[in-house]
Amino acid sequence: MSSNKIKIIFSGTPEFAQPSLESLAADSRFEILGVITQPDRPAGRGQKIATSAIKQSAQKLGLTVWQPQKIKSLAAELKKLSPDFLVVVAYGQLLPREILEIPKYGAVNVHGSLLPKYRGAACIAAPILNGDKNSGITIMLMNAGLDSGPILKQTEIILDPKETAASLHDKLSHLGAKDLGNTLVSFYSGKIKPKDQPLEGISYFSSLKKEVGLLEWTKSAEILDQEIRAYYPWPGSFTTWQRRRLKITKAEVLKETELKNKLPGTTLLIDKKLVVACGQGFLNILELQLEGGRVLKIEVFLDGHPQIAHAQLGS
RNA sequence: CGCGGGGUAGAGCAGUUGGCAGCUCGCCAGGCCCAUAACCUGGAGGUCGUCGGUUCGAAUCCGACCCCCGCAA
Repeated sequence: MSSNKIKIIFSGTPEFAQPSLESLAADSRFEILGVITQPDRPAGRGQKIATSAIKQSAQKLGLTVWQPQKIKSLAAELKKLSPDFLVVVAYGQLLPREILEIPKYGAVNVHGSLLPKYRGAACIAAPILNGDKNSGITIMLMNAGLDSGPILKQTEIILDPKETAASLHDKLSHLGAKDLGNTLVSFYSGKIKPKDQPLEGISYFSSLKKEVGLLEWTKSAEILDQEIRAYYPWPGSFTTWQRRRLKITKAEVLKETELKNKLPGTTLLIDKKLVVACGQGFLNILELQLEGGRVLKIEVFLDGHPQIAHAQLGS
């Protein structure tokens, strides 16, 4: 029926990929032949079987869903569909050459950084952690390497000083979705020439480990602030208080610092603010969550836990 | 059956040898003050998650269920 539409197989897993899938599905220039996503797995509290965000979207859109343990097993089936593009957005597995070679025009990836900077899975946390002023989206052709293929389109955005991984994730996922359709069409019609990534400025940022969320109060307030924003909401930043895990979800560097340096991790109550001494400077805690409890704004937390105003965190 | 913490006033938390239900904040009223988010006085507001059991008597002990959350994935 739609023989003049560009035929796409979509591959992705988490929420980050949803805007891309949904915008392609809503775009009459494309026909989505099916969606590949990670298998349903036990996840979360209680180990209930969870379906990926993309599977949910695909089902809502009435699209065919494949969930292979190994994507190679789909090779023959995909080949028969003779897709023009394989579009990959955060699928979660490396794709073998055998699969990448199936689509007639190539496999296209949406990546959340300005490549070649921040190749790898933690491309959203990386710029915040490094205090960068900008980041962006790269749409590229995939090759056998890790995020190393030729660039089709790149769009930069300026980071907000209070940017968190959550807010940047949201911005980039929509930016990628917005660029994707036109980029595919332009490349399809020969208007874009892929450019090889520069050899200068390559960096890698592989997926975050849980331990990075531990706040080391001997670091400077500025660094800790960047960590808290980069790791929000996952894996989160935490310290300990009265032998319980205390997550810090929101904080800022205390600007007026006529305070004398104290032992890192010491808390003070100043002007109804909860302030923690760091290796250099002070951090003003705005929002936190004690193990077992909800996330609370600091003034509410203090109503029930006034003792935290004179404590030693992380010990 | 992955491990664990928790559901008490609008919010956040105390409260197990079972015996009149408390604290901080907020809210209402009054007072102080040039004034105030500050301070003082008084007040309203609770089926103690739900259902059942034990007991003279249950927030508290027992059982089932619902909901929230941390870890781990």
